[in-house]
Amino acid sequence: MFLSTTINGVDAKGRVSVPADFRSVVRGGVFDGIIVWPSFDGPYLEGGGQALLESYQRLIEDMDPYDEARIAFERAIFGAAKPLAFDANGRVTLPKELIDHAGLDAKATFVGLGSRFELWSPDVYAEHQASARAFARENKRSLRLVPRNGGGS
Amino acid sequence: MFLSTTINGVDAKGRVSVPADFRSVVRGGVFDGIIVWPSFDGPYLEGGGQALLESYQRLIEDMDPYDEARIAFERAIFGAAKPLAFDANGRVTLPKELIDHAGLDAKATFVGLGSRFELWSPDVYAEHQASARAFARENKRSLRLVPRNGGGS
DNA sequence: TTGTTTCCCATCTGATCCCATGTTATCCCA
DNA sequence: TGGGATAACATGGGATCAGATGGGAAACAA
Repeated sequence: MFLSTTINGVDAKGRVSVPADFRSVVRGGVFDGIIVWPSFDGPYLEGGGQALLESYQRLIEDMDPYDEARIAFERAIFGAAKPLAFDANGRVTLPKELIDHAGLDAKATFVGLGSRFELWSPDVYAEHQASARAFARENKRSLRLVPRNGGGS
Repeated sequence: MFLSTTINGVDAKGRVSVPADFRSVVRGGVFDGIIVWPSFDGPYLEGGGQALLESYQRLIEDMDPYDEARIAFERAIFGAAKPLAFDANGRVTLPKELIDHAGLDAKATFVGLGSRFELWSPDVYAEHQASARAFARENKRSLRLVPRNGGGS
């Protein structure tokens, strides 16, 4: 499970250390690294291990082949996703287009969200985090109101 | 079950002994430790074992993937949750941001709440207890109505 | 060649591990 | 039932190690 928030440095080469906790989540798969793509919902990146992408693929395969939404998701996620391999020290090199999308400068914020994580510019994230906490506080009851409908699916 | 209230010391390194009763609750899982995050509802911390977080994850996964409330909860809980492993003596090290959020100094109050627990600064907790008792006294008539509305689960 | 990317090594900081010690609760036996 | 022995728990400090980071050399592409 990806948990917690970590701010790590991005050097001049675009390298950033992936938090050790996150590395241990994806370790063991065939691809030793993470897969990252620009969010279509805001100026941040989304990422996860290969298993996450495979679960997305299963979801999308259930949609009609020429469903507009399916094509849009395929392009937005698979088309833009970059596999980033770890180097010997657990770092990855972020391509320029990802750095630009998230507006990253010298620092990057990793946000663990359970099955996936996000990558933000630290100051941009600070704003969003404050509003997320406020929203969660105002809607805290709704977390209880969603008791399982039957578990699966 | 997390039960009872315990005050333990927080040393200069941010280490605090987790009450032995609490340790035995989470022992046996894959992760030998507790997971703690800042409450978005006040100056205290919430915590539990990995099983608690997984139950939260199941609740959240029943919401729509891009539901605003879902993302807010994910960021407010998973994004802020820190896995804290026990050392050989049953202590965990609290990161600075958690210490700051709860205003912890030399002591911390563990409050067992069944499936989860809370961590307070002892004096803040005493104050909170006092005002909670006062509130209950002033509203004792309406307390009867609460079970009808919110008693669910 | 020139610029870019990948790989490797060095360093520093902070977290984790380990050992020692005090204190309290529990157990056992007189 | 009381007192002493013992074990469990809580705490403090120092040493060790892993993680994060910076720079440079080598491989590669243009």
